[in-house]
Order: sequence, then C-alpha cells, then structure tokens
Amino acid sequence: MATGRTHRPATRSRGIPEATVARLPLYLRALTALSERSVPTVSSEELAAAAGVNSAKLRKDFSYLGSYGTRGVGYDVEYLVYQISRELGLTQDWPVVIVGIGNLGAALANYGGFASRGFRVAALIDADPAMAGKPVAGIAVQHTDELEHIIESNGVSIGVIATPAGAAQQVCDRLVAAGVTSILNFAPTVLTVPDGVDVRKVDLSIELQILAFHEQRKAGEETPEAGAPATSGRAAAVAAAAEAAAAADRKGPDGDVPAVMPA
Amino acid sequence: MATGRTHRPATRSRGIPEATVARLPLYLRALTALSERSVPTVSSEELAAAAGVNSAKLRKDFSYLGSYGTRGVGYDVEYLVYQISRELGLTQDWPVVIVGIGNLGAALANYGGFASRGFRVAALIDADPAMAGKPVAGIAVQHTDELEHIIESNGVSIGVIATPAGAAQQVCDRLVAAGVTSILNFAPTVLTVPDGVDVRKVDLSIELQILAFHEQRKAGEETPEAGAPATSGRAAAVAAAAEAAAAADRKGPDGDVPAVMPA
DNA sequence: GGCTGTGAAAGGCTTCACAGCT
DNA sequence: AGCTGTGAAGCCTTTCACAGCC
Repeated sequence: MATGRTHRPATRSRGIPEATVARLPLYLRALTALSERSVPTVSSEELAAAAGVNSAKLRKDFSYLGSYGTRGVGYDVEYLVYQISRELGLTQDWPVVIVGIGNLGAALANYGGFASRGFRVAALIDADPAMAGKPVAGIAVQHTDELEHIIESNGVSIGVIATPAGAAQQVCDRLVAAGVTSILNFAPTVLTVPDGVDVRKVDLSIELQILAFHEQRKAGEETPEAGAPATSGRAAAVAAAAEAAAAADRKGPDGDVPAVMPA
Repeated sequence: MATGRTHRPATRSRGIPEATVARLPLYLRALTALSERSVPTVSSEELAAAAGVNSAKLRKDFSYLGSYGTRGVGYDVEYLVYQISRELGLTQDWPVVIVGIGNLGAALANYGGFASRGFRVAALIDADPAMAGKPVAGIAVQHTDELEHIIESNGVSIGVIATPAGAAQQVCDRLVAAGVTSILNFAPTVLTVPDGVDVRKVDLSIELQILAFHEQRKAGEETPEAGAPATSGRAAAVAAAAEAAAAADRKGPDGDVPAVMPA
C-alpha cells in the first residue's frame, strides 16, 4: 500500500482501530455517491460491495462508531454520511500547506479531492525565488522564507511535503517547529519527528515495486523454482541499477529540477 | 498508507508475508543509500533505524528471504541489495503504461523513481485527441485508440491509471483485456477486476482524511468528549459538503478537465 | 423474513527474548 | 562479546455465525 504511519504506536484513539479509521474514507465516498443519487437507505451488503470490502468487516467497523443502522432495514445514507464525516473531523475546515511546487506539488494543488472534503489549500510554498508570485491552481506560490509566518497566521496544522528527498527533513523540521502536527510526505525519505506528530507517507515507486513482486510470481508459476541464491555475477549485475535508484532518490518525487533547495 | 490491495486474499506467495513484501522497498532504499556511500556491512539495528522500522521486525522480515546475514557482524550491503532486488523482481525490466495524462499523469511520467528501478515508461496514453503527439517527459502522448496495440506490442503487464474516476473502470477493463495483470490506480474509484489481476490504489484524499482524524483527536484532548450523536441539524449541515465531495470524485485525480472521456 | 450488531474463533503481524553462530 | 535467526507470546484484524430487533 501506498501508505503507512511512522509514529503513534499503541494509542488507539477512542477505541476505534486504526484499520477501521483507514476504511472510513472509503465508506464515506461510497455513501456520498449514494446520497447524490438520493438513495435513502443501504444494506451492509450493498455498501460493502460499493466500497470494495466484505460486509462483515463493514458491520464490525460501523459497530465501533455506534449503532447507526436499523435491523431488518439497513443504514440511513444521509445519517451515516454525517456520522462518518464527524468522526473523521471533516465537519471542520482544515487549512493545509503544500511545500514543494514541482510537478507533483502542482498536481496536488489542482487535486479536487482535497478542496471538497474540508481541506483548504492555505498556501503553496517553494524554495525557488523564480516561482514566487506565480499562480498555481489559482494560488500564488510563496517563498520558503514565509513558511513560519504562513503556518502561524493561518493556524495550519497539516502540511504536505512534495519536495525532493534531500530537502524533506529540513522542511519537516520547520513545519513542526512552526506548529504543524500532521504531515503527509511524498518525498522518498524516512522523516524523523517528535512525539505527538503524525506522519503518513505516500510512495509512488514502492507501490510499483510491490506490484512487480506479485507480477514476477505470476510469471514464474510454471518454472521449477528459482532455487538458492544465484551468487554468480551479483555485484556487477546490480551496481548500475543501484546507482540509478540512489540518484533518483536524491532528486525527489519529481524527477527533474529540485523545487526546494536545502536551506 | 496510501495504499491497499483489492484482490489476492489468502495467497501468500512463496511464504513471504504481504506485510514483509510491503517493507522490502523501504529496506532497498536504505541499503541503496548505504551502498552509495560504500558502506560494506550494516547491522539490523542501523538498517532498521535508516528504514524507520524496529530491528526485530527487520530481522524477521529478512528471515523469510533466507539467512543472508552473518552473526556477530551484520549484513553485507551489496549482497542484500541484490537479494532484495531479485526478490522484488527488479532485476528485470518492467514496461509500464500511464493512462490519463492530466496533472497527475504528467507528474508520474516525470517521476524519477519509476525509471530507475526497472520500470520503463513504455507509453503515455490519453483520450484527448489534442494531446496526441505532444511530448510529456520526453515521450509523445498517444491516443486511447492505440491502447490495445501498445500493450500487446510492448508486452506491458503493469498499467497506471491516472484518469478521472468516471473513466477508470473502462480503462481498467481495456487494459486487462489487452493483457495487463497489475494495476496501480490513482482514480478515486473501486475497480472490479477478474481473478489473477492485482490492483493497488493510491488515494491522496484518503491519506489526508486519516490525518484529520488523528488531528481532531489531538485537539479535543481536553474537551469533555463529543458525546452521543448530535442529531440536531445534521442533514442540512452535511448536504453541501457531500455534494461538493461527490462532484470532486466525478472529476477525478486532477481537479480540472477530464483527460480521458468515457468511450 | 431480513438485516444489524457482536461474541467467539481463526489468522496474521509484531514484539520479545534468547539460542546459536562468528 | 556481538549480532543474527527464530520459536513463543501477545496483540490486532478479519471472518464466522447467530442472537436480537424490526
């Protein structure tokens, strides 16, 4: 999965399991589609199919929120939409900043799914002085120097990092120092944060690598089995690839010119 | 986790747990960085720190691959890089196609992390005739009509979907019919695929929603507890937000003009 | 009759702690 | 002495199956 936490190990908030929290947005999306089509109620079976999970899991998940269904009938769509939104904290407005306005940062700024669900892009920040003032997705890009000021004056608690890997930790430190307590990290680096700060990461290349693993397995289903370590020309075989990968990691989420330079 | 499987339930390939597979790319990245700095060996403790996991987990993970370490010493960096690369299937070349060249598709095409690890962008495909022939990341965009031909003549088995949600299932069906067996889906939809096809999804807005959940929890740590369902004006309160969210979902990963139209 | 809500069972993942090798 | 490899324990998640309510 494109995903994963970095912190907050045992603290299961208000008794809702982390696995359940991760599925609530899925249910919310499916319910929203039903709501749009003015469907008044839905059964666990139907909703589960729409969300791509099985119905027992869905019912168990909902049971952590409370008893919001009616036996023999199903769930009231509008009511559930509200309950899940409230549980996820989407009934309030969350200002977010996006740091690193390269290809990916721009795509994120343009991403409609943010703006809709209570996430308001409060600012776009980039280290390139040439970017400053340029409008991206209708918002003028601001320089990294303004970072602390932007965070504080907008009360931003969620930051998105879309810088090259080399700049990510420094940006992260500055965000945290300025008051950000949740970070969505697109840079291919492990971020170190103090206690109480949540980090989630999205790593595009990791997802592909996981697919490749399964793909390889499918292809090799008839061949007798790869066998023990083929210790032959291993070092040579991998040297070039390793170097290329390392170089790409240094460059960051966008494969081109760094959008944020180390301060 | 920006992430999640959709299929393949019990089939634990060659005995390597799914959770372990998901971490191998992380280890590989950390090892690649060490390899670059010509570090010859590394202990489980050091490597675990670099990858952001704990050392017991890392040792357990590696134990599924074989006994590649040396007691009292640690792991040979180059050797491990090779073993993990091989296990993930990265020693071979994987041609991938990206369908839907909007903001996000373009960002993906430019993403350096793909090209490096054995993933070669074989083609960029978009439904907009005006895009055809335009170069993105040095590759000329091709029209959707060519999809089947491209897949077959390049032997593509991995496809990336970055279209609006409304087009994703149709694109998926065509990819699968043409021979693709692994799909990375950025569109905010549940894809239905036949047995034997793997789907992984990356959903940008879901990650933010999960962060919002924890963020809300932090903020409300002193307040007495939200209490039972605030059944007051719920329907009205949520109607506008729900509509906005639904509209955004229809539009797709990029918040602007659809890049691929339903056929 | 139909569908939710949930104890209980099963399975998977993580952590512990130490035997075993260098 | 140091560090890996791994059984065993503990925890979390999923699935089952049915009691309980409409």
